[in-house]
Amino acid sequence: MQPEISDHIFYSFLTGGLCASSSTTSTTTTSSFYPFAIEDTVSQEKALAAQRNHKEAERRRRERINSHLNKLRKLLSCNSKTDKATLLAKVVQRVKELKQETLQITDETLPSETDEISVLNSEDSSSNEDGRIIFKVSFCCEDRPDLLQDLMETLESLQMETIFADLTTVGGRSRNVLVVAADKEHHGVESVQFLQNALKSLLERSSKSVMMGHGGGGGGERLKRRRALDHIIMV
Amino acid sequence: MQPEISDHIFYSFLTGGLCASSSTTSTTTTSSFYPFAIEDTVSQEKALAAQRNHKEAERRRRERINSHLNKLRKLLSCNSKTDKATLLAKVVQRVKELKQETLQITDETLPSETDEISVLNSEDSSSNEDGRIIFKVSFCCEDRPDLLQDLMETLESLQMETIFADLTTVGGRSRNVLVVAADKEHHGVESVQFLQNALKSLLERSSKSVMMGHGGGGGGERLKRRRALDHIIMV
DNA sequence: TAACACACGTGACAC
DNA sequence: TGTGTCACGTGTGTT
Repeated sequence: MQPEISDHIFYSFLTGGLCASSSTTSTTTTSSFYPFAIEDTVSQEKALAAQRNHKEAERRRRERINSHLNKLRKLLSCNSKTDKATLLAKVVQRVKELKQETLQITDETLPSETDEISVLNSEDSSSNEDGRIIFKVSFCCEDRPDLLQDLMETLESLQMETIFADLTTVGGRSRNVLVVAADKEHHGVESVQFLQNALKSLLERSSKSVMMGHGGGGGGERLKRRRALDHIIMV
Repeated sequence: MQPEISDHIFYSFLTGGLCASSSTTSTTTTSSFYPFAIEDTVSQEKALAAQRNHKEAERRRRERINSHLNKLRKLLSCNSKTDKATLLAKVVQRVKELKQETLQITDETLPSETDEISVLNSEDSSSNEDGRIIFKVSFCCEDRPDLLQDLMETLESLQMETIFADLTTVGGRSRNVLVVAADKEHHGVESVQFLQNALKSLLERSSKSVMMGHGGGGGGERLKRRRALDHIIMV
């Protein structure tokens, strides 16, 4: 290792601080006592030009990378003095977040192919303080025009208040996520059963029902699902 | 420039290929003719250790950066041989895409505070070929329980078929985007007016209507909008 | 060979 | 003070 470096340095010294490629080292050591032989001058010039190109190419490469890093800084609204490493860490995090976010919207909110019902007692402790029980309701079923109305009537008959509702229907299937509140006067934890049963009958009505009237003008083939969303939020 | 490098190289040669910091250069040049004076040996060792630390710190820094870059490679499912620069370019693009995507979902689909109606003749030429005119309808208004039903009845009375619907209601306001098709037998381009008028009366009914019954159990204050979505898609 | 990309060690600067 | 970050030039491998 050391002799290589010594050679290298010696040659560098002769060429005025710029290193030639190590492959020419032998030639150089020979010619170093007969400096500026014509062939060597030519090859030195070539090598010099090569090093120069190399240097500039590397500079351009650095600039390219840094320019992209600066773009990322702007996109994440980071200070221009943010560390390269921490910047990249933030970028990784951001990409993960955004990926999951869009995935959640496109996938989790889309209805499943099979009918499903899920009623959960909300574990949010803060919502249990005000004398109400919070349930999170979620179900998938075949869509029909009066599903929403039926659902509301069902909840009303159970004396439950809809705090939040997320109803997604695509390609004839519907996914419904609701957060409902029930007075502790009328309801206990066992009301989960009431809800489940009510939803079950709702789904049964759904599966027997016909599909939305305006859906199939022409052929009978089922329309392909579109990757688009349609929302109703109630708060 | 050149003399600096020469000094640098000279010292490098003395220290066996490892460079000391330039601040010690003067000391070194003086001591180089009286090698290994005790104080200098000590300071050399210190400098050497410093350089060593520096070297390793830099190595760790590089590793940190590269590890993040590799994470990004995985997140974008890029080949491990993908260029740093092009990788970062892809990351920039991806972040932009995802940002816009979520922005579109969260903002564009959210209802505006003011009532709005927009009816456009779809410029999609392919949809005009099959003897039907395609309209893109979009409006924002105050939400009410029977808005959806009214909307459907309105479109039915106009003999228009809903190809796609995106209904978003949040915080008591509703945004509705629909793509409707009309037979050329019954409709022309001027039907845009019919649609607009029908929607106008729909909105007027909406603004006079009461808000959804189950919304305000406790205080009268308007519930803050939640950043969540609720969809109904019809195809 | 030439062009390109990468890791490395180093000097400089900041806190 | 040292500890961390950056840009640079260079050696080396790959295409």
